[in-house]
Amino acid sequence: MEYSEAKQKFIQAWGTLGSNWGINKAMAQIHALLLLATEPLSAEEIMEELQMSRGNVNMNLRALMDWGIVKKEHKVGERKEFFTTGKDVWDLAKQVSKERRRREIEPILNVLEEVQKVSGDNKKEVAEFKKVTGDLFDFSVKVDSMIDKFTKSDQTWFYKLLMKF
Amino acid sequence: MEYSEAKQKFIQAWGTLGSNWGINKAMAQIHALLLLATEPLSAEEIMEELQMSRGNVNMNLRALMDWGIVKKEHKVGERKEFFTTGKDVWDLAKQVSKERRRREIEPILNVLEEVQKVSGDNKKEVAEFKKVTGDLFDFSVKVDSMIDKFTKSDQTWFYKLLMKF
DNA sequence: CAGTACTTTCAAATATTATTGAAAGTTAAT
DNA sequence: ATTAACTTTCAATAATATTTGAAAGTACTG
Repeated sequence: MEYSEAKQKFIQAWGTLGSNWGINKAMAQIHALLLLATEPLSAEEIMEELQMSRGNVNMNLRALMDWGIVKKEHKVGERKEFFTTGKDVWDLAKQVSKERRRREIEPILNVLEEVQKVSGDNKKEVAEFKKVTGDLFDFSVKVDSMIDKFTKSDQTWFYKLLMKF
Repeated sequence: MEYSEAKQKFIQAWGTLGSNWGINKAMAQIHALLLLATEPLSAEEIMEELQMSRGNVNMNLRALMDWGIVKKEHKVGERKEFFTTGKDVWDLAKQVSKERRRREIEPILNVLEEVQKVSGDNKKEVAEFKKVTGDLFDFSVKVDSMIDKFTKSDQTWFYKLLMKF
């Protein structure tokens, strides 16, 4: 397989995977491109390679920086900005987990906690409600703590985890 | 807090969480409603409670059945169909993990494996490409095997896992 | 078999989300 | 202070995804 074909295929697949996971396609594709790059890329180069508008590239680069997975760089003597992403898959997974935890698990924990305050245990529906939301809360707390451990761990942690079974 | 308010809040939140995870809002809300129900619900009742069209309820119920998390039931003497969902959070998590593994991890593994066949190791870009996609592949295989273990485990597995740290 | 009580389908309408591109903003050099 | 090189913003547009509702399909009942 030709390099250019493989590259396209990978960028495409990464974009699709991203969409499945609530990350927009352009964002995932820019990230894929940076993952493959052997040196920092400018917005211009990204526009060119992915055939995207300047605005789109700019917005998604900012989103990637918000997620903490892309960094700006400056080259000496160059005025424009260049972008890079870390190549360590473990770091990437940790960073993404950390952000999703903050953005998604925390809000649901808050809701689950709040709705537990419902009144009227005597009614069958309310009892069921408390049971279900309580179970979900307990589960979410456990997932949350697991992710927390993961994001603070090193690579070997996960290996060890797998060994255990 | 009133029961009806808490219920609304929970259904709403579950819908939002679903959207974040690539599950459409209606599907997640129907699931939430079934989670709270103390007895099987008919399509009619779901339409009524969630203010959704018949077609939408029908399609999303089918999707939930495809995911293996909602079941049809028949009441004696009743002609229409009723629906239920399991109330065990662990089973639910396992089922969802299993389906997402099949639908999402497997395809990406295939792509990563395929693009590894790129030719021309001598070039810097190709070397980088192989390294990055190879690392992603290794990582994905590990995640895959972890999920596989999870979906085959019982509740205590996760507890034990948490204890280890 | 005809009628009734339901479920399913799907093309069209609506809502949501992503993308563009041109104008406004910023910064650095002269 | 002006210009040039670049970045950011955002209203308009395009693309995508969801929802509707009415018609078609199915199957039970008498």
